[in-house]
Amino acid sequence: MSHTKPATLSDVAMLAGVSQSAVSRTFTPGASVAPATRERVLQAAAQLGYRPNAIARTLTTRRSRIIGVVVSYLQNQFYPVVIEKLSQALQRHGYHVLLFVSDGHETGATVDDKLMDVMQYQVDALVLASVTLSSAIAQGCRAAGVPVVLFNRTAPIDGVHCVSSDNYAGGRLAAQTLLQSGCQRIAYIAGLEDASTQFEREQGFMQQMQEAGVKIFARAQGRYSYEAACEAARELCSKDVRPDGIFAANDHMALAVMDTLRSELGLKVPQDVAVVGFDNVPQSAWPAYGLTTIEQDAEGMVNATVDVLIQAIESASKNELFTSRKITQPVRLIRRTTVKG
Amino acid sequence: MSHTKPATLSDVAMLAGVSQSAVSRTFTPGASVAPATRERVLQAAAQLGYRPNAIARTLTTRRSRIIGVVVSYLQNQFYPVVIEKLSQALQRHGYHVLLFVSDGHETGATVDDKLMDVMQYQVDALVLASVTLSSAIAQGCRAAGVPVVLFNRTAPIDGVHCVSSDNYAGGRLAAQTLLQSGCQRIAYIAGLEDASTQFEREQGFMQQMQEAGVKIFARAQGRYSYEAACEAARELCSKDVRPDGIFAANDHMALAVMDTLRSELGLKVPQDVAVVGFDNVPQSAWPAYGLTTIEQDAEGMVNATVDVLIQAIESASKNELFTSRKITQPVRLIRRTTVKG
DNA sequence: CTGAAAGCGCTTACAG
DNA sequence: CTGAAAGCGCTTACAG
Repeated sequence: MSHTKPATLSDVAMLAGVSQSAVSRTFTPGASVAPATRERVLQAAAQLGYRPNAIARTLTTRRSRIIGVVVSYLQNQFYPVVIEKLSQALQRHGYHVLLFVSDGHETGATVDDKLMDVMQYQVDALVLASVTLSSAIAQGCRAAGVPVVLFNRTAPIDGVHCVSSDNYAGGRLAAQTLLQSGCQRIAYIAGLEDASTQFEREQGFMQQMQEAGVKIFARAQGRYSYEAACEAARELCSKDVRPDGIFAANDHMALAVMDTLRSELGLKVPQDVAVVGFDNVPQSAWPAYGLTTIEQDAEGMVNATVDVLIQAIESASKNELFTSRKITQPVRLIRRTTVKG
Repeated sequence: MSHTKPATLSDVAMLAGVSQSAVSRTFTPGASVAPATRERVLQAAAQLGYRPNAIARTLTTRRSRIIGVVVSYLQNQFYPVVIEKLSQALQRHGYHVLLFVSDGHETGATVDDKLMDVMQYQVDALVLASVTLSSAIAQGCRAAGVPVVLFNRTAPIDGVHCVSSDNYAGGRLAAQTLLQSGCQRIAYIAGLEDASTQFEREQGFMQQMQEAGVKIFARAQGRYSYEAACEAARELCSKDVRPDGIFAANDHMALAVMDTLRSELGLKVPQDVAVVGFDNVPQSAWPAYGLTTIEQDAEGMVNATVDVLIQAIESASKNELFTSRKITQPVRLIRRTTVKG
């Protein structure tokens, strides 16, 4: 199965009877080439089926137009949605996505290794979706002039951009929703304890509860996992006196809670227990759940990410200063059927 | 934010007082370097924080260790699962994933454009998950010596590898399951009409029906989409005489069907209508659905893909012949609660 | 085992 | 507007 080597710039130059520079210029938008020259080049290129080699270009320009994206947990539908939107937005801007999925159980060290691995591909920037970054690596990226944006995570690391939702406000909204519906014994199912989203949502939630003068009834760990959330629901609701309202730190867990409540414990939602989630993943809208939830504006977050990315890349290539952005998108309540009223 | 340029091979060589070749060799597994030399190089490298530039290496070796992956529809959980497994398997083999998500509504021409775009990054191979390939592009890849494997799709294109499930057997199994449970009026909800999976599943299904001597009660189009499947369910089940069993060509549609049946039409599954899906996505196991389905062995498909990929890349780089593989993984019935008995 | 040199396919000052 | 030349960071025969 012998294959012919693809045509190169110099093949085209030769055929067209011009210099390499001329060919390069006709493929560089905005470069100055005489119409006649351009014409001959284009023709020769077409004839040879020439395609510029992006790798070679990267080597000389030091811009790969590749963005490294690392993501951790695709079970939670929020991430596939984000990846889809992000990759499409990036494609529209002429960038490509080098994808890494870390399995979530990895230690910081292995994630670091993988990141260094990606860095070898001279990515123009890094976006880390729900992955925390060791400050060592953050340093490394900074030193190498590679912008990094944390997506759906915040971290007080200098030089690292963050885009996330207003988790705090979301937490408040959740508490408010449950409170207003008349719930008396409100429980919280926490996400991964070291995630900023978990922390902020809980903070907002607790703050609102406190202002309403009601104490939290119980707290359980769901670690943002379906199974752990089922277990949490069991733990919370199999006692004599159980919560009548649950705020789960994300939809993925909220769905697990509903499944467990209804099919395992024979409880009705919202009659016996009200449930509020966070994210508004597609399944929340499915009739089997009809989950009342706090929506994260995935589209808005993605757009903000792309904006920051592009600005940061521009600045970095000009070796300019670009102070790190911390962007927060608003959230809103999507009222469906899992809370009374 | 001035950043220092990363150290290069020649920086290391200089510091270590050896030639570039020596440095290159110490970073090439299996190359011959004297222990003492290697030691000095390693030390110098560590001191400078040297990381080989994968892009430069690609340019000389003509192997990027990048695999282009294009996928179309992340709503269907089957794909996130596949991406996760595939990217992890590839990472274990030292490959990286350049991801493209086509929005599914694209015409063949735009997909082709994007593929040419990926090709410019000198990917070592291409895997297309549920995306069909124009034979023009297939030709192009072949000419360029880039192996391509179609994942979960088959196509009679010479030189293109395919890995998919035994959709035909799966279709038969689905019919058999419905038939054995006593269904009399069995309907089929089709996937995208031009997908090989759709065709094969229907073929198997019809064949089994025919052998049992029962005619299909109805057929509707679901196009592998949640919304279209809801519509199909409505169309099928809002008449006076409706099906008592439905085979949906994938789980994503089966879940939509169940949602519509239960919450919109007030029907019970499986008492009023039995449902069988295809894929065994994670949600099928969730208690809200408990969907009886034909499982695709995602893990097995991914492993097969990686195997073929690696063999094909080896052969291609040696300019050897490697006949195109058509691999079919077995499927099995996962019996849950949506079919009686 | 080691080094000098050529080359991978492009871009980019620099002259003209 | 155009071309010759150097260079991006690596690898790989080829001599030694």
